[in-house]
Amino acid sequence: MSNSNDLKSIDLKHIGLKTTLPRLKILNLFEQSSVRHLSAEDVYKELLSEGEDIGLATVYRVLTQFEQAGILERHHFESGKAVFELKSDGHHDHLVCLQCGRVEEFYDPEIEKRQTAIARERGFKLQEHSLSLYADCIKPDCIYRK
Amino acid sequence: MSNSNDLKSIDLKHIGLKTTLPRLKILNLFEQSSVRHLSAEDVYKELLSEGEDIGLATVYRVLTQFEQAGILERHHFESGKAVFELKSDGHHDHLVCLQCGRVEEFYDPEIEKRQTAIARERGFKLQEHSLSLYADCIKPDCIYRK
DNA sequence: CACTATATGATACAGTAAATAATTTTCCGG
DNA sequence: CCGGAAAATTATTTACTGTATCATATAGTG
Repeated sequence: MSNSNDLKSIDLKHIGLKTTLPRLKILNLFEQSSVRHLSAEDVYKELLSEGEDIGLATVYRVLTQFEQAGILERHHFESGKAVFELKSDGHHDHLVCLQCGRVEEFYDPEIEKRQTAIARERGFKLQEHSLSLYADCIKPDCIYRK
Repeated sequence: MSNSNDLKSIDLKHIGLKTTLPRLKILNLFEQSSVRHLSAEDVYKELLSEGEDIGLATVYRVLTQFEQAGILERHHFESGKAVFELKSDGHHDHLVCLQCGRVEEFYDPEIEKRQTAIARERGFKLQEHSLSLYADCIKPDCIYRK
């Protein structure tokens, strides 16, 4: 039976990318990490702390390649720098906690429908959208609160 | 009766900012321009082309001050650089044309309601949000198409 | 009108991201 | 399993947005 490393190699080859250590390490990081949303700098630092000697330029390049290949999604939250996450099958939007920066995901069919309708009413065909909610946790015992 | 210049001066004084030429020129640009959404670079170049010798640092500083004073809103579309617009009374979201970059505004009560509800259901109090639609114009005679 | 606090503008700096060029690695056929 | 073309990596440079610094200039008060 194939192990997970084999599967990753297949993934990369199938999208026209050679199987290299930096690519495997970066992909593995997204698959293993408990934090779904990572910036290029996050990835770079995490690799360094694991003892991997991978250049920052490579991180940026690989993240962009993975995005173009449909493996990762790139988001611009208010911070100004891009964060990446593994692309899941279903689309979702984001709720960002203003207390701790934690990101939750949600999907609302009603909002999706309205978006398509709004674009159509104005003579446009919707291609994509970006929706992020910024909110404060109201649970007094929120374990994430700083 | 006060003319528009007087009004602007009052606006600035009331928010604790001295009435200076750069501030008046930048405010005037947003009030007069047919394009509602301008980046710092847009503002700088427009001022230059009008023969105003205002430094780029001043443009950035004044835009940030105006944002903090509630005169301007700052948006981060996908381009990576911030754009500013005069803050209108009512909130609205944005539809960005992928053909020409033109920005249309819209407001949808249903979407607004759902956003608040989604946050509340998850134990959050919604503070703000960012919604941008990216779409292609489907009017064959679109005058904006590049 | 003079004085003090604030604003400006030139420049340097910081951070993210992309381009370049030399070196190294992958992986295919033999 | 080996040689080599094609592609990827690395270090470095470069580009661009935005912020910080600081000497000079200006606004607004008394």
